[in-house]
Amino acid sequence: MCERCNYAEMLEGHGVDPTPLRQAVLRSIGEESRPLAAVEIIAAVRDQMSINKVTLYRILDLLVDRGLVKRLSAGDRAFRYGMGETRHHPEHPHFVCSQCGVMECLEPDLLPAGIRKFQIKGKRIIKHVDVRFEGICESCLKARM
Amino acid sequence: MCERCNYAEMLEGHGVDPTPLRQAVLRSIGEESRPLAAVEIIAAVRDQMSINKVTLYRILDLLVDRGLVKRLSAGDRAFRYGMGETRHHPEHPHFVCSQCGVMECLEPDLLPAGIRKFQIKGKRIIKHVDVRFEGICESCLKARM
DNA sequence: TTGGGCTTGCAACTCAGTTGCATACACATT
DNA sequence: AATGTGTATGCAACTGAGTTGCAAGCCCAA
Repeated sequence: MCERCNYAEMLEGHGVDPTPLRQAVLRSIGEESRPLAAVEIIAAVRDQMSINKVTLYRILDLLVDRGLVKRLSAGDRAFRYGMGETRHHPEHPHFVCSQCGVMECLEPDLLPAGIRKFQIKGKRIIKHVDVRFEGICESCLKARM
Repeated sequence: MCERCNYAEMLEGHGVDPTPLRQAVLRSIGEESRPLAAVEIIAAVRDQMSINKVTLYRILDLLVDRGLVKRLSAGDRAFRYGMGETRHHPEHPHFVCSQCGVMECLEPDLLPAGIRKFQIKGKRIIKHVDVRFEGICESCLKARM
């Protein structure tokens, strides 16, 4: 997402030892404009260094736990991992192509106004809201013609 | 959801042969106020008759395909299955408890006004929008005290 | 009664992620 | 240098949810 991010600094700022693998995982996620599945992250990291899938999942757990990364559900059985919220990356809804399964980020203003102002509703506590649009992505549309 | 539903009729109305297992699956889903995971449906059906899990998944695929049932993602790795939209069951958002994982249906008016009026945005076609609230459910809240 | 099509069952498989345990490396203490 | 403690990583095996391949049972038509 942002070329100028210093991933080592981000990790340290969240109390995480910036090992090469953790930097590579966070960079792979941060340099993409869309949330990635674990299999895509592992492929991206392996372009540069070797990593075991268990290590990847443990790094992802850690980053999600620290809020650096967000675990997103795409409506299929594999989670997607995208950058957590910061000044440069405000909350936004996502789009999932029901044909090819790709997940894309949408503009934050597509989040219906006021949707963040949910309160205790009845006797539940509501903490987050997740808005996911589904349809056909641009490249699948092109491929149909 | 509704005691007065005639599940055999609903199946026939959607061009599906109303076998005992299909009726039992649809009834299990229809009589609950919240969407169920496959493991809960299989348990409910097995209170009355024997069913194999492959058969259950095939029936669920069929019912989802015919629009009688909606496949919902709860943010974990197991889908939930709830009744499809009808006059009695209008579209509504869902709530997922991040502690116990239960999924509940929320009031339709919690769907932000106008969220259904999404259009072709950029070069994508958007067909559906899925709104999922997350937090702590009533019974988990009680258990904390 | 033969054949085709639908429904169900069983075993084995897939896929994404997890667990248990071992190894490796870093840094501190003796 | 030797030892210990903690964290990071790897490998093999496992889990849970769902899928595939194939066979058996059943019904109705020709």
